[in-house]
Amino acid sequence: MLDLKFIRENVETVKEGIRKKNVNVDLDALLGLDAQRRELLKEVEQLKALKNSTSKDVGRAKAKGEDFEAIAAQMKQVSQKIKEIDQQVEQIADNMRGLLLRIPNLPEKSVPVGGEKANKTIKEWGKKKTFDFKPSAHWDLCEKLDIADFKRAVKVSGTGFVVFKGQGALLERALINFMIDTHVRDNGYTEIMPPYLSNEKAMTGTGQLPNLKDDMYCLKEDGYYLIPTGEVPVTNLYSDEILKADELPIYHVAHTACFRREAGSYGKETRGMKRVHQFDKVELVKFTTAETSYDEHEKLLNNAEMILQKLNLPYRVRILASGDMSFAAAKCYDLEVYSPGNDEYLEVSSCSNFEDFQSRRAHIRYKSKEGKTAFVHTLNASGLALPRTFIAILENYQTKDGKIEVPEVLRPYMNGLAFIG
RNA sequence: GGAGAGGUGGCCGAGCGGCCGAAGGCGACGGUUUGCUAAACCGUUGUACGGGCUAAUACUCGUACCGAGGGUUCAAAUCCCUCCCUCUCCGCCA
Repeated sequence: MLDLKFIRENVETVKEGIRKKNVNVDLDALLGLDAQRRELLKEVEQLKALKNSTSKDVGRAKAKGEDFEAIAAQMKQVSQKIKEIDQQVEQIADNMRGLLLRIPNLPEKSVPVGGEKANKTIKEWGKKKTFDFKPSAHWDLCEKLDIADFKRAVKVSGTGFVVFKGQGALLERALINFMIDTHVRDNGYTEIMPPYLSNEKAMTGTGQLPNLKDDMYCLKEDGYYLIPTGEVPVTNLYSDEILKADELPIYHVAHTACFRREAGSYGKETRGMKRVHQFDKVELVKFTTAETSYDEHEKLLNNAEMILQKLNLPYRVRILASGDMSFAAAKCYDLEVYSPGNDEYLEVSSCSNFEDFQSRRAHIRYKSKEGKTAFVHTLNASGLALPRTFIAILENYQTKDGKIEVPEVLRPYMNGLAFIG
């Protein structure tokens, strides 16, 4: 959420930012309501001032035993009028909130302007492996090795789900533990195990609601949403809190399942586990001051990259253009791992700086050394999303005889297993 | 699921119709003292919104906020209703 005062004072900047973000919102409607609200406020606050001072007079008159009936009757009318205007103000404020929550964060200066085509590769790491045979796609490997079952998943759930089995389940588990251990031991993160159901307030805090409502699974009876990412519970951990300056920066890492309806994406990437309704993810979340958030953003990216480097998987880093970034992000890098089965790059992490966009929604503040309270900056990155990392390992580490070589760093997590199959 | 207790400022905690933005304490900040630290003492210390004046987030005026929403009243932290949350006990349960 942007600061209303900032919007009022920087209308053109905000409009330009919204345009760059490729979002449609009616800023003028918001500004109109804002002006209207302030007019009414002026009026009603004068009436309230009158009411307050007169009520004190009445109290004094009563104490002295003087007559106050006439004034009291008059004030009753004033109170009635105040109630009416208050209702109008509330109505307008409500509409404003609705609009305000739909205004995206503005892109940071260094972000390239444009849509998806304007995304730029800024780094490539590792060499694409060469094979003396035709590498298979992960769905074929899964089936042959009997390590993941898509068909049976349909029976228990539906399309877009996967069942891991045997050494596949072991690999999944090993990856999770390897990632968490790396971030805790090498990168200084504190592990969190949060709930997978969160309430509407939390979902609004990080910006999933109201815009992405259709992408979320909702438990209407209880008012819960299944989290689409660990970002939601972990970021909202500190909602409505004032942190101390010396507590920052806070680094958290969390493994969670993630649930996404993927509404409207049927027919796209439906084969295999590239896009499923439930998947695991190890998420990194940071809380920082405004001064350090962009340095922390670079470090965060390095932390996520470290996982791919240790797994020795070739990847590239892309800086997302203004129109391709998520609603809440000010700047975002995507990490894409190379996968030879279909000769493609797969997004395994989005590394975003939200500045104070989420913290203003979720009300996460800190008290600086000078005693000022300010909104923290929040950042997050996947470190990493599991299914696509799983795919990349199968497709990059497959051998001619149909096995999967286990990356060195994972073997301790898999009881020393060197080959799957 | 049943019964009870409670939700007040950064924290603890008093207040139970007007003089309450709210005692007292803790913490934090500034100062005095001090070889340094500590202690002691003095002072300061909420947020949001709107207006005025501005270089100004400085100053000033007003309004709102004592879990949330509604009601009673000239006047509500204080009385009434609804909801939410926390705690304790009982039941059920992985």
